[in-house]
Amino acid sequence: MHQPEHLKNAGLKSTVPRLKVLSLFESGQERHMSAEDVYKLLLASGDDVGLATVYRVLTQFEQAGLLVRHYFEGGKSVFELNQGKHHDHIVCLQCGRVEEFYDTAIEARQEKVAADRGFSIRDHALHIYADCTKKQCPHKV
Amino acid sequence: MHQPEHLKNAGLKSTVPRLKVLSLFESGQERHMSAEDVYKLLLASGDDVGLATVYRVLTQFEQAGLLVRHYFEGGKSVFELNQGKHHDHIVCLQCGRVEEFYDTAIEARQEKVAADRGFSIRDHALHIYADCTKKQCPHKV
DNA sequence: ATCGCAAATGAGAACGATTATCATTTGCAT
DNA sequence: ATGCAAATGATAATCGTTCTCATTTGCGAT
Ligand SMILES: [Mn+2]
Ligand SMILES: [Mn+2]
Ligand SMILES: [Zn+2]
Ligand SMILES: [Zn+2]
Repeated sequence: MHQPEHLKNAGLKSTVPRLKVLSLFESGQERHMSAEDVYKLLLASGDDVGLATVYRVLTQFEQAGLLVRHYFEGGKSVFELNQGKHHDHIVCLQCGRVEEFYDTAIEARQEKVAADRGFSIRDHALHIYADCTKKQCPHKV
Repeated sequence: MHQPEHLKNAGLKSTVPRLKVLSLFESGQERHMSAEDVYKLLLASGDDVGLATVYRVLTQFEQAGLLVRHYFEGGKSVFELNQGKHHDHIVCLQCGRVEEFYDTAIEARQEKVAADRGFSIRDHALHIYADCTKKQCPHKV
């Protein structure tokens, strides 16, 4: 096991709830999860962690740089493991599937747009909402 | 006055609250406003409209295509007059100022990214969060 | 102008996501 | 094993938004 190290390095002491949340993300079974998603998946697997703790831990992990938070439409934040490389998202309006992409041209153009207007970019979010045209889309999971 | 026509054309009957909300947006004093912003500005100008009505009217105007809704970070939706041409936003993290832009290259690249992955775009939102480097930024209004 | 009535309004309750409170438990350095 | 700051979890509180429902209003037909 190496999770305890991750937490230590992040300056967080290694507690049971934190280890459970972290390994859920590291399990890879679901890459983008809301607090509610995490809470329910943990309950389902027999590990019960308080909902308040889930929220707290997700925020701490975000601050520690272990997770990245996204604000998609629909109100609830979604988290994913921080794998170091920035990327943007396409969300399927039919099935909710989230696909990741990174486009150098778009990234470069954003810098130019900002610079031209006297801004220095801190962060950005590009969310494309679309319909899968492929059969892989279960249209309403 | 031409607001009543706008409402008629949108299939909405011309009521006092709807006219007040519409003319607030048309006054141009503030381009991007949340429901709370609208509610408070109307109260401040002596026109009292119920908060529930403000929410209802904003949603109806959005559906009618009179307003466009944006989901910036921070939870609350923001509305602006629909001037027909799509654009994206740069938000200053210091003063909250919102600047608009439209970049053909970015728009085109998004289409390509989506098409390459078998998606057909319905909508998208590109939010750049940045700091104004110019003096015009009041750094905390 | 008056009527009639469906549509709209507004006060307040309800809601869903998130945060705050605080008594109890736990990790961990000694 | 002990002590204690830090973390947890049940619950209350908060925030933005939507719902409910009794009252009011816009407006087409008289
Ligand atoms: Mn992602
Ligand atoms: Mn705008
Ligand atoms: Zn799909
Ligand atoms: Zn600024």
